[in-house]
Amino acid sequence: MAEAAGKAAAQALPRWLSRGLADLFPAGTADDADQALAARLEEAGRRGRPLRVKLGIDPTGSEIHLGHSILFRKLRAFQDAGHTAVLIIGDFTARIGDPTGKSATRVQLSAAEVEANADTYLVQLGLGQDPAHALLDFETPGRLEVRRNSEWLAGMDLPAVIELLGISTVGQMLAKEDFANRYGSGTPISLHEFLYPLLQGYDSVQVQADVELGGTDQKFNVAMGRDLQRHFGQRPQFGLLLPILPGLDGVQKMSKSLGNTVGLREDPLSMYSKLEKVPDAVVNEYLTLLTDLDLEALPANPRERQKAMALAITCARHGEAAAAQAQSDAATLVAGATGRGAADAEVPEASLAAVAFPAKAFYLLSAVGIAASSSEGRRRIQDGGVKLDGQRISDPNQEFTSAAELDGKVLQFGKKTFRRLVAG
RNA sequence: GGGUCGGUGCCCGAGUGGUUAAUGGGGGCGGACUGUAAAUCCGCUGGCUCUGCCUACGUUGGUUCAAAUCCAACCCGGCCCA
Repeated sequence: MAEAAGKAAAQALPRWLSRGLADLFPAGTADDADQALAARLEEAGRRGRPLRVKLGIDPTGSEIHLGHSILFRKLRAFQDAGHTAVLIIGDFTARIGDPTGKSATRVQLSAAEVEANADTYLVQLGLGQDPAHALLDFETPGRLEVRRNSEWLAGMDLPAVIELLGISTVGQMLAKEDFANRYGSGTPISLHEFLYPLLQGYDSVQVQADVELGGTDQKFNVAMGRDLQRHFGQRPQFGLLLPILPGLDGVQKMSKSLGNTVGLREDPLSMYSKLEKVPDAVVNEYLTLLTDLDLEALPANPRERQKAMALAITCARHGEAAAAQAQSDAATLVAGATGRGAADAEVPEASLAAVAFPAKAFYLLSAVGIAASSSEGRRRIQDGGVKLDGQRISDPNQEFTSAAELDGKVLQFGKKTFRRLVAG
């Protein structure tokens, strides 16, 4: 019966909130403001006190990609509904370094690096921008709080840490899938890793969160937040989990280290052309999580849906005009791959400034930054995957004598990468 | 701290003195095909303006004409014991 009650509660949730939800807990009695989010929302409205919706991010990198953005989109939806987004920058935890995955020894980030990352994050999220075109609303008073967890974690003394450690048990920690797998397979787990869920949960205590957003992989940590809040005499938060977005390969999660991402700051053309190639199997997921389109209203043809999805997402980031341009440019480029026409499209430029002439073809590819190495350039040419203005280059040693000879031409590397060469 | 096993290329994993830049698989990339996809087939997968040279098998030394392969010390990890 608990499930039925949960369903009822879910049904009472507004669409902006229920769209794309993977999990919501607790999902108890529908009219209990501690057990059902719908009731809590109603209570908030009645008392005129907006909910505090927590989302934590670790500023360990500098690029935000679409996979991250689904959480921010949901956070924004809360803002638009009048609630307070509490964005926690995990500057303290980032500085210690999240020890997930043992082979890649994490570089310990300095405080300055973390700060720099945090700044670029905030800019990408919309700091100082018109909320109409930004991911988050930084402007409307009362809609956003940005907090850094070093604020309360950096100065914590040992007794306080021990108190935290006492709230959970080894058994609980080892029940977490992540730890269980690693323990089972003999992969090392450092003790301080046990501290992470606790510290993140403590963030919830410090900001008195009513709701915490997270990916489904965060369930353990979000639940830990509830335990800690209860321990410290607070009303436990609701956990609202969103799916992990599959990457461009359609299989693994979108993650920078897997190289299957679309960055928020990417230019319209590369954003559009990456998205329109996403595997059919995940197109609906992209539509649900990254757009507000009505899936029912879209054409059934899978190719049309891909395009609609790519266009909508590009549009949200770059505006209607740029998105439409990207769509037509992408089409032109594809035409250019078989015949010609690539020369007319808007293609990212690559400078010839760093190239020493005379330049052999394979060297040119790496000097211009299109191939990772000149050896790779040589291989791709031998594979037949390199074209200049639609014409295949077949000899890796083909020599170009001056920048003027190449200025303005479009270099194609593989099927997706195009660069317009520019002298100087 | 003691015992024991182990650390190989993006990942997994062969290789125990010499045509070994290192078998195989995965992943990735390129080509054909296609819907720009999937499936399938073929090829590539350390670096260098490259008919050759350089750097690589945890680290540092050593033995040898020659080492990923033998020796020593060190670092890191698993398991068992404390």
